[in-house]
Amino acid sequence: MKLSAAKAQFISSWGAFGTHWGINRTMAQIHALLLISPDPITQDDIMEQLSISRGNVNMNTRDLIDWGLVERVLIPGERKEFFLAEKDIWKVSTQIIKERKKRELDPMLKLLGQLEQIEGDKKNKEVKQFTDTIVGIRKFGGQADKVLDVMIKADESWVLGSLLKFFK
Amino acid sequence: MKLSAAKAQFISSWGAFGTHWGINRTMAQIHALLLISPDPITQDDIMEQLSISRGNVNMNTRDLIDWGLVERVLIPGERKEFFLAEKDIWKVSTQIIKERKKRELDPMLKLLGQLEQIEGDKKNKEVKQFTDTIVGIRKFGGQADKVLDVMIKADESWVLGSLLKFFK
DNA sequence: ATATATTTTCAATAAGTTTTGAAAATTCAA
DNA sequence: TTGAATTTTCAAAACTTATTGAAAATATAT
Repeated sequence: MKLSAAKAQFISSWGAFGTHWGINRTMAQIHALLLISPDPITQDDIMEQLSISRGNVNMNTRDLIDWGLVERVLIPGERKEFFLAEKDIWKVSTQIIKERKKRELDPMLKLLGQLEQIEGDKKNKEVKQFTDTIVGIRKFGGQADKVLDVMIKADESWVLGSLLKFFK
Repeated sequence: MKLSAAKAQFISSWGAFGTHWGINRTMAQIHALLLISPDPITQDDIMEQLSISRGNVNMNTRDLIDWGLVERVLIPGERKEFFLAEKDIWKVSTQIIKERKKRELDPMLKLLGQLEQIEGDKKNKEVKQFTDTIVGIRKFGGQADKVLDVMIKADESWVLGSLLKFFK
């Protein structure tokens, strides 16, 4: 397979993959393009390579920066801004985990904590099932939270190595 | 907080949470409703409690069944079909992990394997970055794959207990 | 068999999300 | 400053996905 075909395939699949994870297709495609670009590239490069509008590139690169996956770089003598992606996949993953934990898991756990105390007879079947479900999810989420925190702080080789040894 | 308010809050939040994970809002809301229902409930119960159409309920309950999260139950003497959700959150999670692995991770790893061998000069910067990126993602994904496999097969108390001890 | 209850399907429609592109804002060199 | 280059914004349009509801299919009781 030629590089150009492989690139197109990767960008397209990574975009489709992203949509299953609550990330919009274009943001994932721009990320894919940046991941395989050895040097920083400009808005115009992205527009051209993905055939999308300037506004779209601007909006999605900003989101990638908010997620901590991409940075703006200034190249001396160049007027335009350049974009560069973090290439270390372990760092990319922990960054995504960190952000999603903050945006999704933490608020959910907070809510579940509030829903745990409800008025009413604890012997009532409805009340009991509701409380049991909420407590179950909260406990599970709390444990996931701890595991993710350790992963975020840990170094790749340590965590993956240990986990694999542990699970073997 | 009253049970009715807490239920509404949980269903609504669980629906919003689902959308961040590639699950549609209504499917997640039906799942939430079933999780807190002590006994099996009918299509009509779901329609009424969530104010949605019959077709919508039918489509989404079918998806929940495909995902292995909900089952149809027949109640002797009753004409209608009833739906019942798996209540054990550990089982729910491993079931979801199993399905998503099958639907998303496995195909992605297969594709990455194919993209690894491309024609061209390995000293070329573009070729090198492309290959490095693909190999990096594939290795990472492969390890995640192994860890998930073990989790899926493992027994709840054993894994969670051990993990917590391990990470404490 | 027939009538009735129930579930399923799917085309049309509604709702939600993403993209565009042109105008406004900003940056920077001369 | 001024003006050209560049980036940002955002309302409108395009596209995508979810929902409805009524007709068709299926199941069950008499």
